[in-house]
Amino acid sequence: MAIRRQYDLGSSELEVLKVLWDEAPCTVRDVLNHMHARGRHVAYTTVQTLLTRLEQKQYVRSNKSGLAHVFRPKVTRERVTKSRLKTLVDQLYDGAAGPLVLQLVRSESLKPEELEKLQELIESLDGDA
Amino acid sequence: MAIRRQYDLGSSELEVLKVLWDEAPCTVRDVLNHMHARGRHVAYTTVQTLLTRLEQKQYVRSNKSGLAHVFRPKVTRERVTKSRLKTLVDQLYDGAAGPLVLQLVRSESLKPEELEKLQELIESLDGDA
DNA sequence: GATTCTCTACTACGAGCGTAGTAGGATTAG
DNA sequence: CTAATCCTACTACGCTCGTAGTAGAGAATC
Repeated sequence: MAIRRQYDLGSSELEVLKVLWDEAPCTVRDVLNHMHARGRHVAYTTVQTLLTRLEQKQYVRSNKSGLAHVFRPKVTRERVTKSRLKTLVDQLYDGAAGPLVLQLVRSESLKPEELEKLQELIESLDGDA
Repeated sequence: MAIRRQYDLGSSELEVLKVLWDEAPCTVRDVLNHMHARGRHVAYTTVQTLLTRLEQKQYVRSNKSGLAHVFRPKVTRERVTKSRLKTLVDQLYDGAAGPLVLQLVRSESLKPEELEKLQELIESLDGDA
C-alpha cells in the first residue's frame, strides 16, 4: 500500500548543498576543503558520494567534461527552505501556517530590523488581501 | 568521530504523536482507529511499535496497569515545533531566523486575522527590544 | 618510463525508521 | 471448559543516509 514517500535531503547532503550555494562551482575537492574550513570533518569519498546522491536526486548538476567533475546547485536555497517549511507545516499543523509563524516569531528572537522588515511585508500583504 | 546526532522523530512517529496530542489518552487500538479515520492505513502492530519507540525516546508515557496500555504525550506540540524549527533554521541559515520568517510569511498565504495577530505580536516584541 | 598523485566508479556497512509478522498470555464468548 | 479474541513482547526486513574503503584510469613528477 504505502504511499511512495518522497525522500528528501539528509543533513549531510544538505551541508554539501549549502557549500555549493555559497561557493559553486566546485569540484569534489573544493567542497571538501570548504567543509573542512567550516569544521566539518569528512572523507573525500564521502563528499563524492553525497554529491552523487544529490545529483541523482536532481538537487545538483555537474559538468563532466574535465578530469574533475564540476558541480553546481540546481535548486535554490529558497526552494529548499520552502519545501521543508511546507513539510513542517503539513506534518505538525496539517497545513495551517499561521500557528507556525506565530510560534517562530515568538520563540526565535529576531533583530529589530528583521522585525521591521517583517512588519513592512505584512502591511504590503494586508493591502493585497 | 561522528558527533552523536540527536535523533528526532520520523514522519510516522510524528503522526502517532499527533493523534495523541488530539485524542489522548489512547490505547494502541484507539490510536489505530484514529489513524484509520484520518486515512492512514497501518497495521496494529505498526502502531504498537511506533508507540514503543516514542516511549523509548521519551516523547510519550504510558500507564501499564490495565490490560491494554494507555498512552499520553509527554511533550507538547509547541515543544516539538520549536525543536524542528530550530533544526531547520540551523541547517539552512546557520541559526538566523529572520530570513526564514520572511520567507514563510511571503510564501504561505496567511489569513487576515493571522496577519493581524502577527502584527500585534511584533508590536509587543518591538516594545520589549 | 616508472612512480606517485588524483579522480571517478563501485561496493559496503551500521543505524534509524517504516512496516509488519509471530508467539504466547489474558480475557471474553459460547 | 474450549474457542475465539485482544493484547504485549520480540523479531525481522528493506530502504535511506552517513560514512568511507578499494580498484583502476589518467595525469604529473622525477
